[in-house]
Amino acid sequence: MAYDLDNIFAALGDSTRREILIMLLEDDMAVTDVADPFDMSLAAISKHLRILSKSGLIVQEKRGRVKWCKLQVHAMRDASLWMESFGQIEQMNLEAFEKFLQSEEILEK
Amino acid sequence: MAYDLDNIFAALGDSTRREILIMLLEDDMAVTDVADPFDMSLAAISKHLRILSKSGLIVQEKRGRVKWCKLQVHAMRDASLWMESFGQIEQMNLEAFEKFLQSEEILEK
DNA sequence: CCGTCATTCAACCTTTTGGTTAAGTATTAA
DNA sequence: TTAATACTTAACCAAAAGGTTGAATGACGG
Repeated sequence: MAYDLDNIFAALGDSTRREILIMLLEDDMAVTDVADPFDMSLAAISKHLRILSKSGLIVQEKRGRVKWCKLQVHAMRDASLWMESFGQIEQMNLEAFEKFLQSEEILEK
Repeated sequence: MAYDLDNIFAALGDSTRREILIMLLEDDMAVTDVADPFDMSLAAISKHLRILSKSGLIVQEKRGRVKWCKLQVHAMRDASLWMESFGQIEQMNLEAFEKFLQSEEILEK
């Protein structure tokens, strides 16, 4: 349950993998079906799925000979949170700054 | 003026670059000052800054012999927006955010 | 049991990434 | 004018990324 932003962002930095995530938004899928729309070998897609698994963006569960891929939103939420923090910190700084200015005014007068 | 997600996410997928972004949150910085806390050559940092520039996450402006680095939040917002398309990102919870930042500090440093 | 389907593994290749050092280019200060 | 400062560029390197093909594993259907 470690925040591994390196792996999450790196995983998202490839358009094939982002497309896969969008596909999985609709429903869980078998590896073969994930690979189908791509002009790429099954082995390559298998590697992409491994990277997505390692990052925590998906989980894979084997039932029989089929390995199901399932979207996992927690990892993405961590990344999103990290990004949102930029806008947020600016706001907090501004508020603190304004309070500071107000207290300064009081002291000056 | 669409930034490309490949470059943005790839840029974010390196902890050195994320640290740089966090540093720039406080204020604009010269390249030398950005490089200072890192155990890495100036040339390496220069490359990281180039990648951040290319992704649109920062802009660099040369004044005299100093090249100033300035955070640019729009690119990150694009990436964040992509994530929100999953519909899974909840409204910002400030408590969760603070906890997250604390764990980030431990992990990043 | 045999062939097929679902998937991974292994070996290989090329390009990119992330770092190094050393030299090069401006700009400023003495 | 000369020397220091603030960078970038070039050449290099090792490792990782992203792809290939072909063989291997393991589960199902007949």
